Amino acid sequence: RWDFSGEAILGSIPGVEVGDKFQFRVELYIVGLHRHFESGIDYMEKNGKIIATSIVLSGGYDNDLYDPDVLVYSGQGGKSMHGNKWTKDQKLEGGNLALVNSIDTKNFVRVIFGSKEVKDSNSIYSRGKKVLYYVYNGLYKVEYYWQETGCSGNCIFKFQLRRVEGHSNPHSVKNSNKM
Amino acid sequence: RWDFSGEAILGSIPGVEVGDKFQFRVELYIVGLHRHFESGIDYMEKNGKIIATSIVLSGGYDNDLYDPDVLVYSGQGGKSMHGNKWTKDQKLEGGNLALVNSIDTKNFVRVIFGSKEVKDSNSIYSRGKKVLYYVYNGLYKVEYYWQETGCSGNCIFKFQLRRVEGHSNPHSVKNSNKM
DNA sequence: TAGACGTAGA
DNA sequence: TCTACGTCTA
Repeated sequence: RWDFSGEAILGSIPGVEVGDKFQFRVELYIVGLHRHFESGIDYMEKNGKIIATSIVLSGGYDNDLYDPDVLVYSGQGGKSMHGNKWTKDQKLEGGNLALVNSIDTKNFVRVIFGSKEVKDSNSIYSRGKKVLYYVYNGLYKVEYYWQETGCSGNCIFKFQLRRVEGHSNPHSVKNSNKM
Repeated sequence: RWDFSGEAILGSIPGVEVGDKFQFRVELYIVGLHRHFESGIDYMEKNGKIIATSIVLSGGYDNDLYDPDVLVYSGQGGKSMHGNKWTKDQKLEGGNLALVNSIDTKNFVRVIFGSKEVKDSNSIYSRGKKVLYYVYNGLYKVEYYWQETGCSGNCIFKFQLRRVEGHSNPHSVKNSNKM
């Protein structure tokens, strides 16, 4: 029951519907939505190259939402310890490389949003906010990517993803082989 | 359902029996056995001072088991970043202070063991071991504590706990008010 | 071994 | 803000 032995699933997860909420990252892991505890990009190998299977937007990076069906996701890495600032270049490896490859393969990518709510401001610390739950937001495809330059002249990758038309309900794509 | 709002429980948790297994620390949190994700000592305030409610032994510290009913638990803190070595003094605060106070109050302390199993040694890394699950081990009382001196001349607290006689089964102490 | 959009509490 | 016996993957 607890044995997921590294098998990644591409596309929708049987039994998980768009809008389903989860309290902890570990729950995303258990149901198979996202097999990482912290990393925002999950990926698998397919035909000799890695492709993205799911991403989590938790607010730790700079992600824009222009349109309900379009999102811009920042690549991972480039943070320097202490200050948690982006001073180093992001590299085209791991999750970033997987997202780039997914542009060509046009595969489905599961998207999970971290929903925040303002906590009571009794806190003596400035944060005052907290991720309360994660919401499965359905299937997207990576359209294209570009590079931006951060304040320290560092390289940041940006990926534009668009929701798959008519596939908001994961059941409609179950057992889909195309990608 | 997910709202535990900081309420700590002293003694056994209804529905949780000795020997129950859990995969992740977050599960201990959810059922109420131990309300911390990483810290090994949970505690609450009682009559103006803090007392320990539960401890987790995960193997990260030096804990001895002389006798099935007696265990020695190391205090927390004193680790220096990088190397994860004990070079600094542990302080009589937080969880350590709570355990000391529990000697006087003689309150029940829930004990959870992390059980390890050897993983397949395919790993290129030296570890080869992994905590597979946590086991609820029943109720204990803190008998006494002492200080030891580490390699760097640093102070380490040690606590001896003894299993509560006849209380291996938590149901027999449910609703107990004595502590 | 080191890094990763983790978490809560003090 | 920082610490805490976290967890996994590469």
